[in-house]
Amino acid sequence: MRPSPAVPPAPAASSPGAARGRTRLANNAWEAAFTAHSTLMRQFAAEDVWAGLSMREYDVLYTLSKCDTPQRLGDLSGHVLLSQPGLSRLVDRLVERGLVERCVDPKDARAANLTLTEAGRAVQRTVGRAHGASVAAAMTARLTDEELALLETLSLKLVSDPDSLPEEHP
Amino acid sequence: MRPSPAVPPAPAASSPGAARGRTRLANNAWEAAFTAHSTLMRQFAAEDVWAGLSMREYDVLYTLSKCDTPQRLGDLSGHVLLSQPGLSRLVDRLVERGLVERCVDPKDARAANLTLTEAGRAVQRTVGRAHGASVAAAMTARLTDEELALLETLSLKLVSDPDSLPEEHP
DNA sequence: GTTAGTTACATGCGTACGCATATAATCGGC
DNA sequence: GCCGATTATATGCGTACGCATGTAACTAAC
Repeated sequence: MRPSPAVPPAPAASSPGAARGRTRLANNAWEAAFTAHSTLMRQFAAEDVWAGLSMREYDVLYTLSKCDTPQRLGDLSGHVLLSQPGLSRLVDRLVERGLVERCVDPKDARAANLTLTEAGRAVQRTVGRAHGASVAAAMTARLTDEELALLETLSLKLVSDPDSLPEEHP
Repeated sequence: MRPSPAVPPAPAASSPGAARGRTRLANNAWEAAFTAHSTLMRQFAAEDVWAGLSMREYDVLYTLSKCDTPQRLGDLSGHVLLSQPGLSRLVDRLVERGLVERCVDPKDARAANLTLTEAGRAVQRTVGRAHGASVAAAMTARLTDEELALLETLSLKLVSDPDSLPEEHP
């Protein structure tokens, strides 16, 4: 569903003629992927594993947990679907809860340099294990190993970065 | 990425032993799909095609445009990633903007029965065409026809409904 | 060294959202 | 036909978000 395809039945005319089907193919794929994402997100959000965190907040903890070096706000903003001010305040809340620390970078006093506290790391691990189990249950219930691997490959390829977007007709 | 996998390196022990890899496979697939979704959503949201609508608002217009019969709030709520009160107020805004009409159902006076106005249908078509073009551009730039079809198939299968969730070990 | 320009983050303000709850209509049993 | 239970939607309230803008720190040209 949703912010998805929406190319109506197509007025038939215009364009190379054969590209029509390709456009529909792309939109159908996006709508299906979008719907799947929505459905799973709703399902995961309903799980009682979040320890009072929103999924976005957990997302930040998870991202930090994967980085061994301190991250700046700007680094995280590329990974989280949230505006810069939104992310700034989200981190505020995590700091207030004692899950994240804001350290000052001696090289650049415009600050940031975020690190998980021990408590933050513990919470991430706990929530991560439970959420990971939910994810695995949902995904393996319907897809085979080959399909899972294929989905990963397609998803990675879909947002790979071959110098931004290639031309329409190179 | 994000509200995604997070199953850490795995403590090795426990479980059938072979299911470990399957769990990781599932979590990797989800994380990749999640990241792709995030990236594309950000990209689509940045496009200047929304005519002052949020993507969720467009989503509702799109969903309504696909239904020939009037829809109730409850029908829509299954399709949009939004709480029932949130959807109620979102529809309020669309009604205020003259894009949607709330008619009373003679069979059930608890109301709803939402329809697109002519203006609403026009806006949906305009936005839909432009958004659909963006979607097609982004998707076809990186995936072949076969891959697009495959992605659609996998996405549909991922949320197919074989009587809810099967057992862990049937 | 001073200053224009840029980068990194924070804050004010209005809006949208989720949760809990209220209201209103239909349904079932009697 | 009346009353509790259920369904469908709306509202109060507190929180989170995005946009525009502010503030502080770094960079560079002179």
